[in-house]
Amino acid sequence: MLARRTQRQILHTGHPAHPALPASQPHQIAFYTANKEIYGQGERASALYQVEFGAVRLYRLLADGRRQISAFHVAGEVFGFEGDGHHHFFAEAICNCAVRIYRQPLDAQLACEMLPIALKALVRAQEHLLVIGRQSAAERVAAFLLDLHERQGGLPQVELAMSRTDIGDYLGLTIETVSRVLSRFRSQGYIRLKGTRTVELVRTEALRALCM
Amino acid sequence: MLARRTQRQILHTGHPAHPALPASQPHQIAFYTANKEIYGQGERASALYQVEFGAVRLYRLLADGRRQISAFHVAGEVFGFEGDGHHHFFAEAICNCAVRIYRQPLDAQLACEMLPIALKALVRAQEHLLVIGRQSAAERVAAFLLDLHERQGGLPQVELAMSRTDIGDYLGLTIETVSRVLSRFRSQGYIRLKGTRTVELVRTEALRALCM
DNA sequence: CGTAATGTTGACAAGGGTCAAGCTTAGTGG
DNA sequence: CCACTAAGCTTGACCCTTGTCAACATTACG
Repeated sequence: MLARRTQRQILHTGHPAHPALPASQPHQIAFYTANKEIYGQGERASALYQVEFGAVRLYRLLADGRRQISAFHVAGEVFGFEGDGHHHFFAEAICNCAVRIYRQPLDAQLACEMLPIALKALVRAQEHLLVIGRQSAAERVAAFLLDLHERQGGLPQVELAMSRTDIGDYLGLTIETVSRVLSRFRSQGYIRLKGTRTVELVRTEALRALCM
Repeated sequence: MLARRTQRQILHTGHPAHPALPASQPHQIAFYTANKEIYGQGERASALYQVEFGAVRLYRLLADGRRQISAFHVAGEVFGFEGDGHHHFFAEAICNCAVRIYRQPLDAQLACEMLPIALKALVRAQEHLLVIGRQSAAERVAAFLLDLHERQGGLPQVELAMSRTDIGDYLGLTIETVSRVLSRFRSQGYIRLKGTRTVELVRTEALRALCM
C-alpha cells in the first residue's frame, strides 16, 4: 500500500506514539515513500520534524556527486533545526516512513526544548568526526553496528533500514569496503548475516574492543 | 611574560572586547599558556567559555592516543555547552590565550542565546564531516586554508595558530601528508609560505575550485 | 650558540578505492 | 506459481593515495 504512494500524504492527529515536543501546537503527519525528499539544501527551514516510524537520512553533496550522510534518524528522533532559517542539508526518507511536522514560531519555550536536542546532535556529530577521521574501516563498521544495536534497545538482532550505499556514505567508505568488512566479521564469527539487512551480533564484546 | 605563567590566572572585568552574551552575569577572564587544559572529558560542565584572544582546540581521544580535533575556536567564539552536564571533549589552549567564563544557571533567556550558537556549531561539525569523510588530502587542506582565510576577514595572509600536528588531527591526516600538500600547493603557486605559520593565499580561486 | 621541538622530504608499505565479474534478492509480469 | 529482470550485494584483482619509518632541515628558545 504505502509503496504505491508517490506523493506524500498529510493528515492531522493529536496522539504521538513517541514523546512529542511538549510545547507543540497542532501539527501534521506526513508520509513519504523510500527515497522521497523531505526537504532540500537551501530550502527555507520552517519546521521541526519528528520521525514517527521508518528512518530518515540527512546528507550533503559535493559538486561531483560525492555524498556524506551526517546522520540517520529513527522513530522518536527530532531533526530539521538549522538555525539561520535555511536548511544546510538534504533530508530523505530511507524507507516508507511517517514524520510529524511542527510548525511554530521560535519562542523561549521552544528554544528551551530544542537546546538539549541540538546539543545532543552536536555531540553525536563530533563523535562521528572521531570515527570518520581516525578509525579504520573495520572500526567504523563495528562502531556503526554497535550504535544501531544500542538504539534498537540492545537486542542481538540489528535491523538495517539502509542500503550498503547509505552505510558507506555515512562511514566515509565505499560499498565494497563495507561489504568486505561485514564478510570478514562473519567469517570471524563476530556477526551472523540473516539476509542483507539483518545482522545478528554474536560477539558484541569483540566488536566493542575493536572501536575503543 | 605570558609564556612564563604555568597556572591560569583569573581576573574580573566588565568590558568584553567582543560581543558578549547579553544575558551575562558578572564573569571572569582566565589566562592559559600554550597546551594548558581548559576542561577535560568527563568533567562537570558548569560554564560557557568565550575566547577573548588566542585560540582553543576541542578534541577527543581514542584509547590508543589517536586524536580528532573537532573544532578550533578563535577570538569572539563561544564553546563549552555540552548539554547533559558533562563535557564530552577536551578543551585546550593552542597558544597563550584568554577565555571569558560565564557561570550561570541555564534559564530561558540563556537558552535563547545559546540555541543559535549551538546550531551554528552543529552545521559546522556536519560540514566538517563531509570534508573528512569524502574529500582527498589536498581538498581537505584547501578547505581548511579557505576557512581560516574567511574567519580572518579575507586577508591574503593567513596566520596559523596551530601546529602541523593540530592541522593533521583536525583534518584526519598525518603531519607528513599535511606538509606534503602544503609543499605541493607552494610549488604549484597556489600559496606562499612565509615561515611555517604564515600562509599567503596567492590563487584563492584555484584552492576554491579544489574543494567544491 | 646549542639544543629540543617542529617541520620537510624520501622510500616503502598497506589500507582502502576502482573496476569488473558474478551472485542474491525482491519485484514484475506472464 | 514461476521465470525474468533489475537493483543491490559480494568477491577478486589491481592500483593509488595516504600512512609509516627514517633522515635531515629549520625554527624557537634558553
